[in-house]
Amino acid sequence: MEDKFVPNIVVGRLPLYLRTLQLMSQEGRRVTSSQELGERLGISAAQIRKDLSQFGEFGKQGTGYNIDFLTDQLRQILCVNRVWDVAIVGIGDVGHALARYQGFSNRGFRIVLLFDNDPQKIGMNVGGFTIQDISDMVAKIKEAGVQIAMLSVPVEHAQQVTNSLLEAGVKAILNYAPINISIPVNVRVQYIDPVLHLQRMTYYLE
Amino acid sequence: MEDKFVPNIVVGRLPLYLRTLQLMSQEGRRVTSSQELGERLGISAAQIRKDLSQFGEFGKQGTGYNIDFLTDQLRQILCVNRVWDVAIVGIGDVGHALARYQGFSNRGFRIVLLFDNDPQKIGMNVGGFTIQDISDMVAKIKEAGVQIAMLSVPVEHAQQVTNSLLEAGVKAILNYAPINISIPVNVRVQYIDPVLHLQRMTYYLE
DNA sequence: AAAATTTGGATCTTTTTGTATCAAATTTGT
DNA sequence: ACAAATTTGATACAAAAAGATCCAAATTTT
Repeated sequence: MEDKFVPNIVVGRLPLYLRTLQLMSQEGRRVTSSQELGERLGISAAQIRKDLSQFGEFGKQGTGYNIDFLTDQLRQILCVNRVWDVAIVGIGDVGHALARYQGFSNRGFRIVLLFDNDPQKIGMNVGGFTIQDISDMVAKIKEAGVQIAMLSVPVEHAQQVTNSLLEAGVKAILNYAPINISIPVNVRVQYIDPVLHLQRMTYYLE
Repeated sequence: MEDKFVPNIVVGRLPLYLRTLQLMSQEGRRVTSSQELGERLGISAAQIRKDLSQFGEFGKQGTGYNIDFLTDQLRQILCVNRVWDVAIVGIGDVGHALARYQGFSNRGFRIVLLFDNDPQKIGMNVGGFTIQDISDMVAKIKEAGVQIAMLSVPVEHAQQVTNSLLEAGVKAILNYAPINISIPVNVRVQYIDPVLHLQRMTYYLE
C-alpha cells in the first residue's frame, strides 16, 4: 500500500485536505466526514475517499474521520510531521514578506537563512534573521544542510542562482521569479507567479 | 472554432506560453518552434501544438511561430490585450509587496485601489497609491468598475471580505489567504498558498 | 431493534490528457 | 534546381483521471 505509485494530482490535493482539517481542529471540531470536507473544498466526497484510500484506512463507518488522527496521518504521508529548514534567496519585497510570514512554523517549515547580493541589505535584520551575502550561500546552505529554498530574485538572475542552490544540495525550490528554471530530475520545483493566475481568470471574464 | 469548449488545463498553459514568448521577444528573437518552446517549458512539442490548434492556426510549416504574432494572438485569447484594473485588499506584507510589484503593467494588469481596515495604515501611500478604508470598499470598487481583486487579509476575515467583494461586483479573486472561500459559479478564484506548494514537494523528498 | 450514516472497495463509463504518426508546406543546404 | 531537413496541424490511439453507482460492513441515532 505504501510504495504504490500515487498520481501527482492526488498528492497535490492532500495539502488541501490537511489545511482544512487543521482549520476544523482550530474550530474545536473532533470528527468530520468526506461529505463535509468535500463541501468545504468543492470536491466530491467520493473523490476524497478515493484519494485517502490510496494510503490506508483512516475513517470509521458510520462516524467519519477523526480530525486529529487524519491530520497526523496526512502529515506523515506528506513528510511534514517534522520541521523542514528553508532558505530564502532574494530579499526584495517578496522575500521580505516571506521572511516575516508567521504561517510556516505550524505547518512544517522554518526559515533559517536569508541571502541577498545587495551590500545595503547584507547584515540587515528581517523577521529575526540576518541577511547574508549571497557569495557565501553555497557554503552556508551546505553547512546547514538545508534542502528547501524559496527563490525571489529578479528574473535575470533566477537560473544562475538556481544553479548555486543545486550545487549547495537543495532538493526543492519554490520559485517566485516569473521564469521557468532548468533543474535535474531529482529536484522539485513549484512556481508562483500572480500574473499567471490572473491571466488564467481573465480568459473567462466577459 | 472560437466558442468551442476548451479544457481548463489548456487555458492554464496559455499564460505560460505567453510568458515565455514575451521573454523570447525581449531577447530579440523573431521566430520559435513548438519544440523550442517545449524545451524551455518542460512540455512536449505535440502538446503545445495541440493546445494552440484549439484556437486557430498560428504557425507556418517549416518555419514555426512568429513570436510577436503568437504573443498577440495569445493576449487576445486570454483577454489581456487590454489593461485590467485590480484592487488589493489587506495591505500587510503580502499586499505591500503586490502593490509595489512592477511586473503587472506589461502583462495586462494595473493596480488602482488599496484597502485595509487598520486606521494606522489608512491614508498611507504604498507604491503610489493611498490605502483606503475598507469600510468604503464596496462603493469605491463599484464606482471604479473594478472586476479583479487580490485578497491578502488574515484567514479569519477572508470569507467576510470576499462577500463584500462579491457585493461590489468583483468577478475574479486571487486569494492569498490560506483558506477556501465560497463564491458563486460565475465568479473565478485562484489560490496562492506557499505552504501548499512546499507540502507538495516534501512528499517526494527523501 | 430498526433506521440512518458513513467508509472503503469494486465496477463501469465518460471525460480528459498525453503520445505517436504522417502528409503537406516551407526552409535550408548543396 | 533539387534533395534533405524542419515544422505545423490533423488524426488516431493510448493512458490517466474523474465521475457515477452500488454495496457490504460498521457505527450511531432514533
